Amino acid sequence: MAPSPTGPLHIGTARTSLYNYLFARHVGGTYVLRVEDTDVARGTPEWERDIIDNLHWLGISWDEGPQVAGGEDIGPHAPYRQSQRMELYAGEAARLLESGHAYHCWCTHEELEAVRREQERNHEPPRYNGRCLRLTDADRASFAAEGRKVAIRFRVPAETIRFDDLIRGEVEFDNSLLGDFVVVRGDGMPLYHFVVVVDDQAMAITHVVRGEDHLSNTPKHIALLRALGYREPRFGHIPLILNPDRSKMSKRKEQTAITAYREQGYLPEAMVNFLAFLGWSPGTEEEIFSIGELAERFEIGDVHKAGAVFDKDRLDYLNGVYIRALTDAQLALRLRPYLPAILDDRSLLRLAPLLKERLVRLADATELAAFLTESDAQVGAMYEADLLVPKGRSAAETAPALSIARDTLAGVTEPDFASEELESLCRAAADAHGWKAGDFFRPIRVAVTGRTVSPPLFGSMELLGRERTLARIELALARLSA
RNA sequence: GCCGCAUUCGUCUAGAGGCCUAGGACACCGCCCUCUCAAGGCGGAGACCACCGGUUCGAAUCCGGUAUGCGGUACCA
Repeated sequence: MAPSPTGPLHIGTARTSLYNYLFARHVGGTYVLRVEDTDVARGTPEWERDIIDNLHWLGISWDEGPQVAGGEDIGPHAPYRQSQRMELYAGEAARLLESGHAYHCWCTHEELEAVRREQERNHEPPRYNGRCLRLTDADRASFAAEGRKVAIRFRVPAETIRFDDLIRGEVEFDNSLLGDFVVVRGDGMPLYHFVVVVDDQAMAITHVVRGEDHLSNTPKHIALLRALGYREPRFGHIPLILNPDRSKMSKRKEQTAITAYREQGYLPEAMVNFLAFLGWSPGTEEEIFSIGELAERFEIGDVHKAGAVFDKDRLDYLNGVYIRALTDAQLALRLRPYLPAILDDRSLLRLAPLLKERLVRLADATELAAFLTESDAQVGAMYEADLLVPKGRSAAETAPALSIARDTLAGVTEPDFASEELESLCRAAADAHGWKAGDFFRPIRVAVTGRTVSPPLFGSMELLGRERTLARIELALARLSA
């Protein structure tokens, strides 16, 4: 896998990494991570950190490459950052030049732009016109005297390139349709199509699994690698992840940074399961898999050929499944970052089972548990008095019911102020006064949590404690009679 | 424009000539359960397998063409 640190880890890159990982693990191969940081204008070390950290977070590990952002490269082919391999590229570019497979190009951006416009006007394919291929020594000398920067262009052989894609099967391209492309920029910086081929050879890469957007680039890579006398790896192109309108997934239309999902409390296990099934399926009706189980089952040849729309509803569903599968202790631990520090570990452990079935994302816990740390006054200010009144009842009926509830609860002293005890007493009270339990509980819920939707009432009251519970009901009573 | 890839319920997919009057999951709708919300259970609706033609006794599955979508076509990756 060879991400470019020009942005945070993208959903699509994450899935490509996952497929690479699953493929390598499944066949017992070596998984290499290489950082493609040749785009100095856009790349930054912070993005590299984001990519590596989030790959680790997903549970994806690699055998060679930088294991930690900014850390040491591990593996027999180090370094694994392209910015540190410049001598290699320079040497290989020189070889290309010597063998006549490449030539110097003195064209300026303006000249290139003019040619392109001309071609567009004549409805010709926009490609390099080969001017610098036919330069005289005098031309070269005068360009040099002008102080022009010189780029290196690969001379693309006019031939048909055929390869057997791991996912798509036989694919064929006519390279005579390609223009000669630049391999080293005027400022000496080697370009993607070139370095990727040089590094694949240097790092003994046998299988290249990448996004479908590279399918059309592959004939360039093959031409280049043949000119350099390299052995040809197998290529596999996985389909793109799409926006709901079926265009290539972009941050304009969808949240694409893995970090963003991580922050909202999607579990890495759910993310991996979800991503794996975006374009692949084990062919059975099972759908919950750990990353290890996926590696066992994953066949690169079974990857679907068409693009897949990112279906957030399904991710949400899967995340819920994974959250519910957590033990209370595990959930409490994962909930820590989303809840106020004043809630101690013991409270979290007691809170976990109340929230477990209600969480789509861990971050949802913040709102669901807010009533625990809000002040009594804050909670009291959250609702209008009529919110206390159940449907079909009046405020005049609700006030006495709530005061019965208050008296009932007040009768329980602290060590016994626990969920089951409270529930049975309240149910009995409701019954005794001719109220349906649900209606009777409504004003209590609103009084105690400030909301009509809350975690289970009696567990909530237990966590809140006797004093605060009663204070809040008292407040509600005052609101009702006002 | 040119080149390439793709096309099964709204979405992710199963399907590799008869097992398909096309299966599952998410989402949606209804019912049940129920202290709210969820979760769970049961059920429903939803795909003329893009279209046209061919091969075959028989095609979602094989072959052509068309359409549509996407990708590539940079001194970005």
